Amino acid sequence: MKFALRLGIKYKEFLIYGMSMALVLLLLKVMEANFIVFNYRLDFFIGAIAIVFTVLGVWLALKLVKPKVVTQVIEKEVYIENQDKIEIDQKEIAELGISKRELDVLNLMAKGLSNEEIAGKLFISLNTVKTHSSNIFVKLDVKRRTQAVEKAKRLKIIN
Amino acid sequence: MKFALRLGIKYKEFLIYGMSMALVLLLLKVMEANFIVFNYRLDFFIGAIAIVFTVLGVWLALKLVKPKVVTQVIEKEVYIENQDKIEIDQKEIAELGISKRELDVLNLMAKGLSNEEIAGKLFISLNTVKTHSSNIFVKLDVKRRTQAVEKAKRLKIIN
DNA sequence: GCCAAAATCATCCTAAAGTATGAATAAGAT
DNA sequence: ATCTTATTCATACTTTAGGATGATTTTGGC
Repeated sequence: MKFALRLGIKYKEFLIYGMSMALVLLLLKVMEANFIVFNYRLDFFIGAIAIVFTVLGVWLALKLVKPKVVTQVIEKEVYIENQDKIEIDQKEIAELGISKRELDVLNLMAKGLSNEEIAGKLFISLNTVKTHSSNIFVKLDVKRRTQAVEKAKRLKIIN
Repeated sequence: MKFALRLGIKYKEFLIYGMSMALVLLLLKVMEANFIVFNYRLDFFIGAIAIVFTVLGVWLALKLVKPKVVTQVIEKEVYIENQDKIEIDQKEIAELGISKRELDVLNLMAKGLSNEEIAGKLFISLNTVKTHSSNIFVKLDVKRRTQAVEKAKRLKIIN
């Protein structure tokens, strides 16, 4: 487990530290001037100084230490429900040499329309639809309309 | 942004701190005994003590304080394209009254198999497949296998 | 304007799909 | 044990799909 522990430059904290130190030293001067210091053992005075500055040091350290940043990447699974919006593979269409009209027929085929219904929708004869569908089967290398639809969806030619 | 800032109990660090403090006070005693201290200004001595214990305090704090942990949660959206794994709507199947065998036929139908091929795969006769498919069409309220496949996929009966 | 590809349509034929009906058997539930 | 439902199969028939072939008409690019 790695963690970065760097000292940041925080002027405010240093300022407070400096002022505290000055205050303590000033206090010392006042005590010295009034001969208060030597009413007690020097040991205790030194000890007090040590404790105060230890506390100050601890405080300073806590203020200055930058927090360890743990980046936790949570993978949120988002299922795509829009099957309608699958992008159509134009390259594949071009490679297979499927024409616009054939694509029209293929799309209506995928919706479950009969050749006669397709003919009605596209204003062409049943024979023409048969010709188109036959060509589609050859180009898709399938034998039936159901296979054609299945393969076309798999190849993202239709949606 | 929450972060935990707790003091851990680390005896080794406290021991080192205590020993350092004892050493400094011992040094002080020795200097005091030899009248070294007062050869210099008390100010400088006190300043030195302050600096030493500040450093000790900082060191102690860094050792004792568990690093502030900032947990940064980044949600990464992972898109899943698995159309195969669309859950099948068992309720719909039950509501439509589609039997297991009919579902078998429907699934193979969706793969583009002919009735004869389905019969071969399921080890039943062509006539049986026709009976099943006819029943499927009635239950799905469609007229052709292509429509059946289209509607079945839409209703998530098959995938 | 010409040419190739795309789109259109027709005819004939076969294969597959779908309908209707009846019936036997297996499996599960009450 | 009985009754219903699912599964199986058959036969006869109709409709639709698909294959093969040929031909005409648009249409877009050079």
